[in-house]
Amino acid sequence: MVNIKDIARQAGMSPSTVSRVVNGKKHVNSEKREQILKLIEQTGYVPNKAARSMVLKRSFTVGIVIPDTFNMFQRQLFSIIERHLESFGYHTLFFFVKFDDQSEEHCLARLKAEHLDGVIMIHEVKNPLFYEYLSGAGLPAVTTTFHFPGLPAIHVNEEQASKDAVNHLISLGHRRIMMISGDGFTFGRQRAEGFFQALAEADISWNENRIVFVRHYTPEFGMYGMRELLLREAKAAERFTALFAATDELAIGAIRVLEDEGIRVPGDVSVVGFDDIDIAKYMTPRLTTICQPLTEIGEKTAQALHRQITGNHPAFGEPGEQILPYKLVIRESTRSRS
Amino acid sequence: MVNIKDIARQAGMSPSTVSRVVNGKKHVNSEKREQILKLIEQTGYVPNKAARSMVLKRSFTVGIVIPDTFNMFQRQLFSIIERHLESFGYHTLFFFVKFDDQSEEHCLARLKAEHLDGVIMIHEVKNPLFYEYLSGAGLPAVTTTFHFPGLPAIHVNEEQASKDAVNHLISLGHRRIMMISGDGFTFGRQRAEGFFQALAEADISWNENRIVFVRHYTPEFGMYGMRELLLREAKAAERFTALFAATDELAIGAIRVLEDEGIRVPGDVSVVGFDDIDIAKYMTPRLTTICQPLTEIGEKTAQALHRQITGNHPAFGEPGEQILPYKLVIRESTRSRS
DNA sequence: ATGAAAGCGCTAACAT
DNA sequence: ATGTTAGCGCTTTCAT
Repeated sequence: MVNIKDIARQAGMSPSTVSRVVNGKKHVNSEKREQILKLIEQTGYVPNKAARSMVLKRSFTVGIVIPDTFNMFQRQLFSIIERHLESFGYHTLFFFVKFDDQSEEHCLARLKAEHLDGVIMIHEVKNPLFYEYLSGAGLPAVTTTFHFPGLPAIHVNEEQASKDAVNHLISLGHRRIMMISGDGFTFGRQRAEGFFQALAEADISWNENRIVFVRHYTPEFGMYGMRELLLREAKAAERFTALFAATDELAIGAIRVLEDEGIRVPGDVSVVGFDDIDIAKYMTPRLTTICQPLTEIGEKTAQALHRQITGNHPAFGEPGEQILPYKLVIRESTRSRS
Repeated sequence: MVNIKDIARQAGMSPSTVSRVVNGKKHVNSEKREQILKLIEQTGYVPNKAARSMVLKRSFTVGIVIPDTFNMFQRQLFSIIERHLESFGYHTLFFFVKFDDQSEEHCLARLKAEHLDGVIMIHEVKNPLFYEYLSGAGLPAVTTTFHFPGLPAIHVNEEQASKDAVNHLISLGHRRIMMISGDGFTFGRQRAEGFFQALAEADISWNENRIVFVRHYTPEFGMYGMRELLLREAKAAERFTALFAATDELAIGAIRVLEDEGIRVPGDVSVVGFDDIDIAKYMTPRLTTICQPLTEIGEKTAQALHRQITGNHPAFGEPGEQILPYKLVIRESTRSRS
C-alpha cells in the first residue's frame, strides 16, 4: 500500500508538502501541487485513515443505534442517513440493539469502546446510562424519530399525527374504534395519547378495553393484539368497526387475524396504520396510514450531527428540536361505516 | 481519554506490560496482571483502535457490499453477518450500491480507500473491475447468496430450488405457468433456467411468451411484469393458471395487479415466490415460496471470511463453495387447478 | 514556500 | 518476567 512518504520520494519533495496538497492547504507552489496530484492519481494513493485519525484525535466515525429488528421504515431511514454522513466524510458504524437489559449494556460498552465522533439514535433505549454517557462524555448526539430531553431531535408530532389518523376514522362515521399499540417506547404511548384525545374531542366514550398494548411492534404481535381485542369483544353486543394500529406492521398482523376470522377489511372493519412502509401500498387492501417525511428526516439528522461535531455549539447547549410535517395517506383499508 | 501510558504510570509498570495484559499474552506475573486489570476496570480504559490498527497494519474492518434498495431478506442476512463479524472483533462498513455504472464506480473507489481487511458481497455487481480489484489486491472476499468464479461463495442451488417451486405448481395440475424474473443479475437467470427445465422435464411446451424479464426485483416491477403478461394473454384462448415470481417482492406486485383485475389468487391463478421474506406469511393470501436458510448463510459467510483473513489460505487459492439446503414452504397462494 | 522533527497510542523485537 | 526502544503513517509546529 503506497503511503505519503512514497509519494514524497517519487516527487522529490517532503511529506509535509504532500500532506498540504492532500488537505488542500495554501502555501504550496502550484506546479508542485499539480505534480503531486498527478502522482496521487497514478499511484492510487489514499491517506491512511488510522494514521490521520490518530494525530487528529478524531475517528471520523459516527455510530447509529438502531433496533436489531429494524423495520422497513428504519431501514430506509438509515440508508439515507448513511449516505449523507458519507458525503460529510464520516464512517458509519451500526449498533444493533435488542431491547433487553443485557443487549443494551453490551451495546453501550461497544459504544464507549469505539472512540466515536458522534452518535445518532434511531430508536429510544430503556437504559438511562446510555443518555448519561452521551451527555457525560460530551459526545455529539442526535435522536431521530423520537425525542429525549436535552438532546437535539428530529421527528414528527406523533400525537397530532395519531389524532389525524383517528379523526379520519371518525369522519368516516366510525365510533367503535380500537387501537393496538406497544408499551415499550415513548412513541407507542404518544400514539396512544393521540388516540385518546381524538376520541375525547369527538365525545366518544372512553373505555380501557378499547386499547391493547403488546410487547413488540411486529406483525406477529399485531396478531396477538387483534386476537385479544376479538376476545374482549366476544361478549359485546356490537363489534368495533375500526382499528388504529400504532405501526403498519402491527396493522398487517391485525388484518391477518381479521381475514382469518372472516371479518372483511374494510368491509367490516376499517384499519389505519402508521409509517407508510414500502409494502403498505401493495397490500390487499392497500393500507391507509401516516407517512413520515423520510428523506427530510434523514437529511436533517445527518446535518444536525455534523453541525454539532464541527460547530462550536456545545453538545448540550441549545439542542434544537426539529418537528417535521407528516401526511395522512388514504388508501383502501378505510371506508365509510355503512 | 485514558491511554496505555496512563495505566502504566498508575500501575508503576511499563506500557509493554499493560499491552501484554490487554492482549492476553503469556509471561506476565499474575499479581501484576490482576492489578492492571483492576485499573483498566476502574478507569474504563479501552485501547485506541486507530493506534492498534496502525501498528498491526490491519483495519479490523470488513466491508459489506449490498444493494441500496436491499430487501427484507438481505436486511435480515446482513444483521446476522454483522453480529458474527462483531464477535470476531471486526467492524462492519456498509457499501450501499445502486446498480448503475456510476454508483458502482463510486462504491469501488470507496472500497479501495478504506484499507479493508476483507469484503463480503451480498449482491452481485456488474462492473468487472470490482472483482478484479478484489483478486488483484489479494483482499479476502466472500460472495454470499450468489457465486462469482474464483471467490468463495455461500448460497443455495437457485436453479434446483426454482425447479422445485415450478414442480410444485405442476404437481397441482397447472400447465399454463408463467414467470416474472429480472435480467439484471445471475440469480434471475438461474431462477429462469430452473423454470425452463421444470417445464421441459414435464413435457410442457415451451414458448418465450411465458416469461417476462423486468429491470428490478421490486413490487413495482412485479406490477409491470404482470401487466405485460396480461397484455400478452389478452388474445389467447385460455389464460395462464399459475405464476412463478423470481422474488417474493415481484410476487407481491404481481398479486396486486391480479387482484385489481378481479383475478383471484389462488382461485384463478396460483402464485409462488422466492426468498420467504418476513411478510410472506402475513399476506392475503399467505405466500407459497422458497425459504433460504438465512441464519446458516450468515454464519457461514462470516466464518468463511474470518478464516480467509486469519488463516494461511491464499485468498484465491481454493475458494470453497458451500451450497446450503433450501425449503419449499407451501402456504395459501397455490392451489390445485380445478 | 518548503523541509526537519516531534509526536499521536500502540505493539513487538530486543535487551535485561 | 519486564522494560527500553523503534516505528507504524500522518499532521503540525517551527525553522529556514
